[in-house]
Amino acid sequence: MNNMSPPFIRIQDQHCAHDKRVNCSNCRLNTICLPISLHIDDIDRLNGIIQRSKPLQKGEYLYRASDSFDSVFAIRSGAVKAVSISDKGEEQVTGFYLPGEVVGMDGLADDTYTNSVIALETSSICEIPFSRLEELSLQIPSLQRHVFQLMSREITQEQQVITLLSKGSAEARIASLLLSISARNSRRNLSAQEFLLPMSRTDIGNFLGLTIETVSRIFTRLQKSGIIKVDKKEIAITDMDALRNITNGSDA
Amino acid sequence: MNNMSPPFIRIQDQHCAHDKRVNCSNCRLNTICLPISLHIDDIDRLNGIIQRSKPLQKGEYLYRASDSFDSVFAIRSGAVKAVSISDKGEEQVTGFYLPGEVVGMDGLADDTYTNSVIALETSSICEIPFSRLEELSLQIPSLQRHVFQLMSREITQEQQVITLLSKGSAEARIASLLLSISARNSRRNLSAQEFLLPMSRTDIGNFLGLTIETVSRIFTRLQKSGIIKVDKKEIAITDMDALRNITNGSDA
DNA sequence: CGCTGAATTGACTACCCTCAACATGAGTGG
DNA sequence: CCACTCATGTTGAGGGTAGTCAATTCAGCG
Repeated sequence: MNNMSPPFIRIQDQHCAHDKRVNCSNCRLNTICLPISLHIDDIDRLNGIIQRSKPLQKGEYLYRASDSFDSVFAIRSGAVKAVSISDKGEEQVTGFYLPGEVVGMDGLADDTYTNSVIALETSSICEIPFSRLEELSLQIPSLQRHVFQLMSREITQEQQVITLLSKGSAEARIASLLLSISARNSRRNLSAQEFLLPMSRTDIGNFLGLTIETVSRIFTRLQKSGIIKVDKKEIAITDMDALRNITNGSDA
Repeated sequence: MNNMSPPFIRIQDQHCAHDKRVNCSNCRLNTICLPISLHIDDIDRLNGIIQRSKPLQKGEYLYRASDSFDSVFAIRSGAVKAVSISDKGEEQVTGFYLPGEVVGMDGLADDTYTNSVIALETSSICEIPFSRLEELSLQIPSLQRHVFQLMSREITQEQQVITLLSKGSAEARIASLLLSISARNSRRNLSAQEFLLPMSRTDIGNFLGLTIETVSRIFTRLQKSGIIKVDKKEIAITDMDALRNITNGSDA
């Protein structure tokens, strides 16, 4: 327990997640990531199977659809998008994954990834070989449960997206996405009001089933209403309640 | 093992899945349901934890959102829909579940169901207490994997729905739903061409993000094009390829 | 400096929603 | 047996939201 006042702390020891010496025990994200509420010993065992490689640059693939499934991946820093390719050859963004979140569980069903995952910015990733995770889950009941819960959470979140796409107006879709990112930021003790969007307008539109023109128009409209401030990828939510009202349908 | 050649077999012993003596070993669905590819002994152990209760009547709830999570459920006969209630109070159908499929995994994330599940017609259900399933999964590695895969499949299927809602026209949405039901029927060795829709137009529209008027119009339009025949809930697909083309975008 | 890709803004269009009338069938009670 | 209601589904007319097409701006970069 000597992590209090160590003699020399370089900035990257605190902030740069690319450091190979990072492990689950000292990771800032261990309260929201896979290790959540595991015992210390079990965290070490989990840490033992995790592989950390050099960071992904923007645009690089973490894996591709139809690659054989080996691992799930925890985002340590940066951000990625998951995209699936339709029969028609069109890309569909199926989700964005931020630090502390786990991606790759789509591959388990048929031992083949159904999505490709692409870095939206320079991103450090923890690779978790799934066969090892399975073995460990047999030995650590609470880990098994964590994995179940992780997948269940993915299911419920996707159901929320389905609801959004099925019922929500363009404004509601954008508002929901902003609130989602805001909430996920505050989980990491970042500002819920101000943040940088890691993804392009194209990605947002693709994910939400809107054209980029519509995305752009909605952003300016929300800004003119005084609900948010937009400057490129910088977002500042100035009226959180108004934004929430939009997601619930303006006539609520 | 005296379940071979019993002296009297009434019709419902063969067809009526409500019979309490049904078990996983003799269930017609055991090649597509949870027991898939388990060893015989393990199937018996799985069967040992499954509870079968009297069938649900149309409109009855299997469970309700915010009920505490105890079990997942395999549909043995009939059909159910899962619906979530938005903040606004509106229902959103998040999925339909047919025989051999498992519902309830949304509840695991927070130990509370996020959806309500309602019978679309008289349905027999196998209840699988999740704590028992967890224990058993620790002992039977292939079962653990099955449960992981089951949840993964739910994830990938929902991603397909997201793609559909994000990109698909009203026609494409209806076509995809019909093809999905067709494929799931043929997995159960039922006709892929002719079947009964278990759900109402309202449910279809709700699920697909369309009004019931649009659903109705699309059905008649597809019928006039000679692609399907519709009579109430009876569907006959007469041109499977044309239907597939619609899902891929008509300009493919 | 011009090039490229991303984003913004405008004008027009189309698809689907809204509102409304009508049809059909099941269940109920006279 | 028929009239009644109610739920469900079909069809039509008109309007609104978001898509399409196009021009412009801007930042990054060789």
